[in-house]
Amino acid sequence: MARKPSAADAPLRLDNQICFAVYSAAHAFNRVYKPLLDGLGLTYPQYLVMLVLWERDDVPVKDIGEKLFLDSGTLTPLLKRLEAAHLVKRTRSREDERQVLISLTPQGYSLKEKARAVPQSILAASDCSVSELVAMKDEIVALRDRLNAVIGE
Amino acid sequence: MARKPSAADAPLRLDNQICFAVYSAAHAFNRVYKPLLDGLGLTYPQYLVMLVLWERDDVPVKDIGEKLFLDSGTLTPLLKRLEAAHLVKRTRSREDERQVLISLTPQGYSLKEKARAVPQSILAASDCSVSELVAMKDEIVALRDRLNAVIGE
DNA sequence: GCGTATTTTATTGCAGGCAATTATATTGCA
DNA sequence: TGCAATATAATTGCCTGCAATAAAATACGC
Repeated sequence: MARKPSAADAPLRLDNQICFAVYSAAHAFNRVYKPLLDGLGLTYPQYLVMLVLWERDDVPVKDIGEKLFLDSGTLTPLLKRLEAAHLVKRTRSREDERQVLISLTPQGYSLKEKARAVPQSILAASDCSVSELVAMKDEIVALRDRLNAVIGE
Repeated sequence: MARKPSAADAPLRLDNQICFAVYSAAHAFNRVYKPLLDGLGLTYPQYLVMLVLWERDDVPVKDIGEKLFLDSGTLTPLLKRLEAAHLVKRTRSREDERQVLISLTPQGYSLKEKARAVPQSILAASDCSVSELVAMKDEIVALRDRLNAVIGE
């Protein structure tokens, strides 16, 4: 039995799963980003952290984690690598000694200029209009937020 | 400078990046799947491999890799873990000794029945109509394929 | 003000991902 | 046939992710 494709199996077929679409698209993005980010000396998650810091400097680890949906188990070693690369500084907050504030070094800040070329390369690789991408992004974010809402239950 | 939000910075803003939407949605999916897959004794990538095998058994590692966009560096240890869990068997092909064929054990095959509950739980968590999900999935797959096409250049 | 609960970060251990390399088998071509 | 090119897995090393736990600081309740 179960030799021929059966309608009952449709929900389990790989190509019918939106999760796999998202999973494989994330890896495809990563592969497109890699050569671009190699030029900046960053991995993709490190690039995300830099994006956060370029928007607002001197941020506690927790805030970065909330924006990126990552915890300290991921961020602590990643931030130490960024510090070793002289892109950020990690300093205990004086008001609240539990917090570690992440701030950009001059090199970290100036890397922003080099990074400006990245989004346009990605746009080109997407081979798609900006408005379509924005619409997709909004849909995916909405789905993500609904999924995250379920987790918190 | 660059204290106030600037229009020139828009392309670098985290919330404007579709890649981050996809990246964070993938992690959200993973977190929703985790408790469901714990009951099957699988991780999410292991579940993907099982989906492939439930569609077609006795598959070389390379074919699994092509379907999932993963290489042997990821699959070899993963498949060894599935073998240790008695869900698959790994055997060298006799026609072509380079290939390792992956086949389901009876336990691996029967796990499919338990897995049928998973997609409907995911659908519920997505809180979204099937037709909307299918439309999104198709868009994301199309984007993924365009990105992968660029990589091959 | 004291002791407990909570918050924040760090650490450990395990499972992906992937680049680079290696080992072995097969193919193809002179 | 013999040798180089190619194909397939496996291995190594590094960087995520995340659960579980620990450690330290702060907040809270009495």
